[in-house]
Amino acid sequence: MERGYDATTVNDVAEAAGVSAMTVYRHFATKEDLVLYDDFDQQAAATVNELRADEPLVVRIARTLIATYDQAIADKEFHLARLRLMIATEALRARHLDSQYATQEALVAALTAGSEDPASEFQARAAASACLGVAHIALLRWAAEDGEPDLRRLFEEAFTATFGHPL
Amino acid sequence: MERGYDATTVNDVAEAAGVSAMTVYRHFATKEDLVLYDDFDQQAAATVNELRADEPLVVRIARTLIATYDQAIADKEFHLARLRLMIATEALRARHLDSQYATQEALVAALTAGSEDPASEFQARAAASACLGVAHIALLRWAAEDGEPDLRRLFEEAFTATFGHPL
DNA sequence: CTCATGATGTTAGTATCTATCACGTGAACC
DNA sequence: GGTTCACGTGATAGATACTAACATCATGAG
Repeated sequence: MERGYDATTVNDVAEAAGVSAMTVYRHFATKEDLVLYDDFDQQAAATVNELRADEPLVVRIARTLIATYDQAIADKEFHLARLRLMIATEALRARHLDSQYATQEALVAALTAGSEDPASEFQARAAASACLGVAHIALLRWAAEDGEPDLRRLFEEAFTATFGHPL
Repeated sequence: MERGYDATTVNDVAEAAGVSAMTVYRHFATKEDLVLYDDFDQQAAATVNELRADEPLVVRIARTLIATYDQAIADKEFHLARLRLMIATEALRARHLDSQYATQEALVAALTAGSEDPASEFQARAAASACLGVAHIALLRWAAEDGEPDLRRLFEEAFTATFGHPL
């Protein structure tokens, strides 16, 4: 937060942690993982199947993401700082988007468990991708406004505007 | 395509091109740009305002993306190979998603030009993000099936499943 | 107490990317 | 026709992320 991501070397991190750089790489595959590690995708996958299955896919996925975000941002200041870092740093932004891809796949796997229908898997993937896109926009706005608005309301506003019906 | 992205060094590329590695870096900011360069975002931004404005945002954006893809994949074999490389390589995947982010911003800028309303900008951003997510899924499926299905039909199927109404 | 196992350190190396200075070619201008 | 200037290119040195291989140390089981 003080010096920015690029200006902080892995050696700096290792020194601050009192270990060698090699030890850092043993615990984190890449420098980006130092910032980006979370178990968001596992949480989301665990949540999505607890919901009633009689609502549209996008609604179920959206509810899942809201619930998961609510848990994730319990430590608000930390997650705000992390988001700011991610937004400001190209490498982190790109990797974060790729981790959203992992979340998407976890959601799809949970939603289509047991079924082998490629068409429904395709549709679940599209719905998850769209919802994650909307959720991402809400998160960015939340960070841009310093965490002041209610994240859930931002998400609902974005969802309603995109899908044409309330969540 | 022969050796994979990671196994091909910038020096290899420079040698094949008959120039020094330094010259490669003068023309492409990063190794990823050697693969990912395109003017997709500019094309999309130029197209989105040619459409009638009386349809929902997501429909206008979706039509824009379809039109832009149709142009972009004119050289089908090339774009298939490029997509396969992008899907298989984590660094390329991540960067490509970040470039989608650039496309999204270009779309939002074109759609909200002149207006200064932060709420409508927020909604345009959400709609663009959702549509790009859906489009990305269609593209991945298209590549997975070796470009055999019609990309437009894949996109329409994903769109209809996600938004609950046909394009 | 011994020893095996796992975590850590050291060293050497590769690859991406940057900064800096030098060189050569071609075009504009006198 | 000659000079100069801009620009593309090259060579070198260097920072940093990451990997591989081997050495070392601590901890806990037997």
